[in-house]
Amino acid sequence: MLDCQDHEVCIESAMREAESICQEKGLRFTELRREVLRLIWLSHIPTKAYDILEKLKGKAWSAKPPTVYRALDFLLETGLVHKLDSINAYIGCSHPREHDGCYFLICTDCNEAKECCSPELTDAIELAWSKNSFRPKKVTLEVLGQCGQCD
Amino acid sequence: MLDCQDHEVCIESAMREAESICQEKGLRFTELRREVLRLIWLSHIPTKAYDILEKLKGKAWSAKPPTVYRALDFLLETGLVHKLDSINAYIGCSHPREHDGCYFLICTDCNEAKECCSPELTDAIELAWSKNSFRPKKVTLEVLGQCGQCD
DNA sequence: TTAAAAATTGTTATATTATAACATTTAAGT
DNA sequence: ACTTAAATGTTATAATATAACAATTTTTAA
Repeated sequence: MLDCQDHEVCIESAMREAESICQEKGLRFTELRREVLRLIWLSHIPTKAYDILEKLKGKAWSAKPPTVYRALDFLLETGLVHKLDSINAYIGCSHPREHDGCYFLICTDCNEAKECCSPELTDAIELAWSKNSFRPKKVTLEVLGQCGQCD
Repeated sequence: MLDCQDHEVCIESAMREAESICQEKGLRFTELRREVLRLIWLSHIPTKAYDILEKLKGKAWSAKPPTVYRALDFLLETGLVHKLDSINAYIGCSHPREHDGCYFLICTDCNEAKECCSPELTDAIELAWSKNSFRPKKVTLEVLGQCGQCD
């Protein structure tokens, strides 16, 4: 699915950006939160909470479900991670400084997900809800299907 | 949220349409499936699977989780019901003969959900994914926020 | 019309996803 | 250093969903 050439670079850049965002916002980017974010970034395939849990256990953490869900809550609130509701899985945000107005293409063959932005789309949605005098707080837009590689 | 005047009429028309769709498609619209659909249509607030379960139990069914989920599977496949992934709840489809290309406005105050259609939106999505050479199978578009009444 | 096949429902058990509640530890502010 | 707040540990359980197999009902077709 993806145009990522060297995924190590991908991970490191995401981690660096997370560091600096937390620094700027005065948030505590603890070892645990760092590790969870890194585990999520290990691939472009969205990760299940309990898979993170298993991986953490292999890393000297006494991890239990709340361990993971709390870290996830932090990462979600900070905008470093997205939850994909249609598959109950989590994926790193690819541009956490502009975290909103995105949607996701999720390949049901290779399981990778790609975060996309589209002004036209955002505008169309904006128009649609204004017609309904609706004040949006959170938009979920996820497309399940086959990506170019798997087609 | 809604412009539905007499909800009895709303329910009855949905049930009639469901009957005729099943008839046309040669599907078996059993008592159980009928009852589950009716329970979902009881309000414009999306229903939780386990709420359906409780209501069924009050109606002489020996209902257990699979009872409900199987009926839901049928109704989802037939296009009579939508699942709202962002809140894990189910809502009747308001125009099951053209079941796709819709999105949902979900009010976090009154909890009602409204199914909407927007050609511009569908077009914008279509354009976006074609740019990514992606072959969509299912689109999830849900907007959480405040409706006009609750604003 | 009746036996075989298919679909539906019943039933038991369990998998998956997520949170509540309270104790302990670690970090921050004074 | 002391206090407070934030983060993590721990135990238990809630909420959502499916697997597997048995019994029943409906349909098909011999």
